[in-house]
Amino acid sequence: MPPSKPDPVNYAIRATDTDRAVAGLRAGANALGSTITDVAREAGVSAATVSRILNGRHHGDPNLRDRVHATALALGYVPHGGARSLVTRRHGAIGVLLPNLFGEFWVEFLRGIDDTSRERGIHLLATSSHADPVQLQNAAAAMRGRVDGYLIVAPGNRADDVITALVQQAPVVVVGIDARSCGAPSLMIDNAAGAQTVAEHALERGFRHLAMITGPDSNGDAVARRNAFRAVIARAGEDVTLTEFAGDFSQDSGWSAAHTMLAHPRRFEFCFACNDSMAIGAMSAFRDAGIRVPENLAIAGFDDVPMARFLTPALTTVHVPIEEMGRRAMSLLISAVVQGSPAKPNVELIPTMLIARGSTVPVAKAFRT
Amino acid sequence: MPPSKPDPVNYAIRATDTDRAVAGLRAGANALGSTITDVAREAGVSAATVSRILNGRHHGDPNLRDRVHATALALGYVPHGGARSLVTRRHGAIGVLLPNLFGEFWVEFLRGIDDTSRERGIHLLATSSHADPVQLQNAAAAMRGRVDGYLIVAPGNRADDVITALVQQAPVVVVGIDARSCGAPSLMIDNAAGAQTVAEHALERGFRHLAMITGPDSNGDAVARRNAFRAVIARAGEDVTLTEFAGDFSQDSGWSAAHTMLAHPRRFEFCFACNDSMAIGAMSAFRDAGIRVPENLAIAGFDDVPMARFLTPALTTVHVPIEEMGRRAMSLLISAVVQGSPAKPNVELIPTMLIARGSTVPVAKAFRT
DNA sequence: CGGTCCCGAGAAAACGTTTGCCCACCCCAG
DNA sequence: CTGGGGTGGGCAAACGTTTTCTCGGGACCG
Repeated sequence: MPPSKPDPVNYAIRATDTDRAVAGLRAGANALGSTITDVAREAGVSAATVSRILNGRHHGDPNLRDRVHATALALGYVPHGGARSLVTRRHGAIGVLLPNLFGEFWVEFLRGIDDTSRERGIHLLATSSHADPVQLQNAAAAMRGRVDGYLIVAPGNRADDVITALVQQAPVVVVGIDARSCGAPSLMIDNAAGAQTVAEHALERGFRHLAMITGPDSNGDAVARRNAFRAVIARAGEDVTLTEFAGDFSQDSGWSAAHTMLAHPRRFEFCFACNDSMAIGAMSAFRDAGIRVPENLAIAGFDDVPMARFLTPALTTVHVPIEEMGRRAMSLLISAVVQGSPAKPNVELIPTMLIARGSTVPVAKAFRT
Repeated sequence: MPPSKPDPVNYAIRATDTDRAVAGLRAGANALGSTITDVAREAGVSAATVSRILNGRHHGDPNLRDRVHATALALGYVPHGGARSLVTRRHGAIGVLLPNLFGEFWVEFLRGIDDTSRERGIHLLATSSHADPVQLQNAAAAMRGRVDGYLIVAPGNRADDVITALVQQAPVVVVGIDARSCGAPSLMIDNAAGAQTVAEHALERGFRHLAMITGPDSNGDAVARRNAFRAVIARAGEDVTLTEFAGDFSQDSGWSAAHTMLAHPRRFEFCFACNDSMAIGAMSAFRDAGIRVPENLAIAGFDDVPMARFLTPALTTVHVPIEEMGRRAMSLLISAVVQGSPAKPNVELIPTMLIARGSTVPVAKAFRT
């Protein structure tokens, strides 16, 4: 094993830790776990030396180093995380606070987070279901003293106090709302641009009577999408109408909204659902009601979940690089943790892109595909 | 605050811990975290007493108890998890080892796990992507000394050694394969019964030329479903045929398999995809090729992901109580952890149920909906 | 009234690490 | 040959808990 310099990045679980742990599992030797003292005794050195060697802070006799490494390997020694974090004040873990997790969107996001943290040898302490600030606070509190930083995803709009408090303690990165005022850097989808392109797409293709299924008011993405869509329509001609129906980002709510829409006196030509889940629910309701998409009613979503292209017809939607966003958020947070300083409270805008598919082909051009 | 008895179940984070932590966040007072010694000094007692009171093992002066509780609350004291686990040898966390997470299935499952562990005040240390035993071993090793038990989900078929080794260390619950030989209790979907009902459903409705899109050979569920389906068809009449196409449980693989199927000389009447994701991918491919479902080709899946009922047409599939399975697995594991003894290496079979929807309506009966 | 027992709370040890400090040794130069 | 500087590695303290042991005081019983 070559002499290794201390690695300030992969501080949590170093490659050698894993190697040793694997050997330990294989040997099955020390089910109860051997301690650094055991290794020291066995190798005939002090615990301090073992610690230094195993952490790559040793610059002495290479023979000694090899012997200690070999002994540690043989004994299947793995450092006790608790003891280590007690003295280093580092935990090698990030707390991930997710909202209610439903649908494909969050899986994608999680994958990005998980990949990145695994690369960096950092553990994920995750929990979901934070409808309100109190729950968020509870969850964050429970993680206190166990994590080096917090990744807070799509907190409701009343969570500012919680975030502000959290920032005092440890690095925080927020996804989904602008948390600059809380002192935390934020990652936000460029909802305005995305919703705008959808609106323009609808107008360009000649749709005049538009409907929108909105998301929950407590969700920043939902509000931004709604407002941007509204704004474009407001600037359109007199003959363009927009009617809004309330949803909550779930498939079921899309389904319900579609039914409300069907009972509405106006005959809609285009429906923008503020996320793909609702678009899917709505499409299902329309199908049940004998409405053909896009011939009778065009429909567009937002997010471009993997499922979107597999629908019948394929769903026009706004592509969001979900996994990439997860990666970015996590690496931002890890950098802050490693540097020991809170990240700059910037807002990073994640670009989006309209993907026009079959669900918004205008009547005149409608064709089978 | 009423006198509280020691609670052997919620040992990890007691309700009072959370209360105090929340107060601490709110106060923002001790960003650096106050220790038990601080509380002791402030309240004019010893650290031992504070520990006993906060853990409900105190039976002395109620006034003292109240005073200490108040002090802890005021200081926003939260125990240092590392220090605690150093001495108690408990971590209050479960390691969750997931396979590649794709699609809705795993979100559902995760929700079950997360809910249950949160109820019990236990943290989740999660990681995914364990295609092969080596990765699984690495991940498990990295968690060593940080978790009280392991929840291993759908390990490949070569993971027996890893699991066996892990069982020596801490309680383990396995989902997706029969791990009795490794000494671990298992939860398994009743794949055989499910696939059997699909096959019978197909035959009953008069389909004769059947296709099956199989899952990866490394996945126990996939193999069980395939074999059970084969078995029923083998017992059917001479005029019934079954042709298999390889998939890997992803939507894309379903799409590819469908294309292969289209190039096949035989004209299929019914297609069973071994999970819903592949069914969705295949349906999309058929649509693109101008094949109508179910008029030209019926199709069925397995899992009943939430999306299934929103497809066009709605997908016939085998319902699996995914979230419930997660809950069950986690509470089984937590029981074992709390009792300190490994759970009995039983196999628990999760029942399934065929949900017939529009995608398998026979031609004769085909109607719009 | 005195002795014993019980109970409440404090003192201290232990958990497994890391790291500052210091000593001893080696090597080189004067 | 000897002194000084540099360096390798051991000693011990510290991290924040829990828990055992011990001690002291009060109450009850004789």
